[in-house]
Amino acid sequence: MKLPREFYLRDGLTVARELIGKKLVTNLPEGLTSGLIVETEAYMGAIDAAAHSYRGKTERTKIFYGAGGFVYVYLIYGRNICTNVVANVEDVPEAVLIRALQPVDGVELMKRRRNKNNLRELCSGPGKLSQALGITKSFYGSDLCGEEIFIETAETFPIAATKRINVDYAGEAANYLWRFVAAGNKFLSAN
DNA sequence: ACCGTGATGTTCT
DNA sequence: GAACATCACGGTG
Repeated sequence: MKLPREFYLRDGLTVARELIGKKLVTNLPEGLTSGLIVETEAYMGAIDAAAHSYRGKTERTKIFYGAGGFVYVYLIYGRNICTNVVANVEDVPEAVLIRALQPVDGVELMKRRRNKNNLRELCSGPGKLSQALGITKSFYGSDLCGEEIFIETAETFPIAATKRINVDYAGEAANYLWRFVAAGNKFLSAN
């Protein structure tokens, strides 16, 4: 079952935790690809020095301020796309970074897009999974309640919370346990 | 297996 | 002009 709008309208930490075990799907002209979400991070707007929305609304972050259930993508280090799910209601700028997937559908297409054969190298990082699912900058603002990209109910995994990855610049916020993982899953970007 | 480093293009100051 | 929610590759052990 495809997740309804209401799923995304809750606070970012709840959405980040509950996305673990759900299935992220893209259905593009090239084919359908999907994977189970096994790693997420919550970014919590005004109270979170690590969040892009911490310093207010800009051209890049305006989608954060809309209603939940839309896609926020951005280019990082000039090479990689990161895929995020906007959470909470309008004017509460929270989002969830999808950091790793366990590949399910369209594995051959993912291998082609990634130019890798090892299953573990397809979706074990935010840039990797974006490439594997064919997610580009043009997905900025896409509706997760549409047909091109969406999330479905799938499995239930035991969940662990850890510090977020690569947010050392954020001071105290770097210590918050706002990364959620499917405990022990072998497709994580890191343990 | 682990570690160090360079690539590369937006965004924001 | 610096910083950046990363990745791939080459070195070493």
